Amino acid sequence: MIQCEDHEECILTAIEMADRICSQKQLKFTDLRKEILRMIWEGHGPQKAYDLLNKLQQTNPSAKPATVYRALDFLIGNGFIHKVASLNAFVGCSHPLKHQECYFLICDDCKNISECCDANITAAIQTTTIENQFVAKNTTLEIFGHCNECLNRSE
Amino acid sequence: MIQCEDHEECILTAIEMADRICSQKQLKFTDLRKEILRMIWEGHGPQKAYDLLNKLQQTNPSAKPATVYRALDFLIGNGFIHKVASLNAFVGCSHPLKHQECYFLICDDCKNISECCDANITAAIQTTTIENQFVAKNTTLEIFGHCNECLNRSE
DNA sequence: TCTGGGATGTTATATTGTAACGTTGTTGGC
DNA sequence: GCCAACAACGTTACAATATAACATCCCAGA
Repeated sequence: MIQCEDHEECILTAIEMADRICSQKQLKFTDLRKEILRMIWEGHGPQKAYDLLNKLQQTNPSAKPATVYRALDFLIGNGFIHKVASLNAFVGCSHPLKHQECYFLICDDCKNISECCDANITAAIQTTTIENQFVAKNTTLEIFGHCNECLNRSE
Repeated sequence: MIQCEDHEECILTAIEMADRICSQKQLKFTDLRKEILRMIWEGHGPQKAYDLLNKLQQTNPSAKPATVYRALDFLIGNGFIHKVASLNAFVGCSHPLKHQECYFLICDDCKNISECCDANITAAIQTTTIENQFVAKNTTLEIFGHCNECLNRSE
């Protein structure tokens, strides 16, 4: 999860941002979509689709896989969340307006995930794609390892 | 798939290399594992586990999912193939001895995949992980877009 | 020869994701 | 206001991907 001082605050900020962007783009930020986005932000780490479904069914017993996946599609398509392909899991995006070229640092120990949007990496990737005469549309970069907290704890 | 002049040759090279490495490391490069590796190299692009299973069942009707997944685990663990997480598919690695930090360019049109081991990207990633006090163990970088051939073809 | 461990066989099931079609609800043009 | 069109959602069914658990086989080394 993205580091934050007050996570309640940070969930609210993310939802308000999504709300504002949807208004501007005339997208329908329905209760269902908002609920799924909230649940993703509430989890401290990447959330699995069927875990989200289970939670959703607590308030909406008739929810089905398609219910969740459709909301996820919407949220991904509009930049509010990312899919972490290596984990088959979903994580909130903290800057949906600059949502391209977000990279992830994922701790194998605590499962925390931090988004890192790094211009140097973006530049290096661009150089390489140009050398290879390749036009990049979408990039998945997931770096697994150990975060500082876990390294300190295990010492 | 990795670009090559003569693909038969390139399959053989890959298998011989795996054979040699297994001998050196005292690993058992069984017929089954060799067969799966060959099938992955024979496909011109990322191969799906259940497609491999279907092919395998043509010569080995009793093969089961576990048969394939266990061979894949061996091949991944020893650097002979990569899993392309975004596609749930598997692709041969053309330099198993320098198997870390391999990146992929994947064409959305022709599905061809090329391995690109780029020191600049590796360096940029390393700089970022150090800045973030993160110790990277494993990196997945999958760049989707359009290859030069497909761009030329569509003009 | 025995035996321990790795490889494989086998059965069952868990997990992840989508197709297809029906229903509801909202919105914009008349 | 009415209604046509379309997006969102409900529902059923199933496809695709992956693993657990336990049995059996086979070979290398004591």
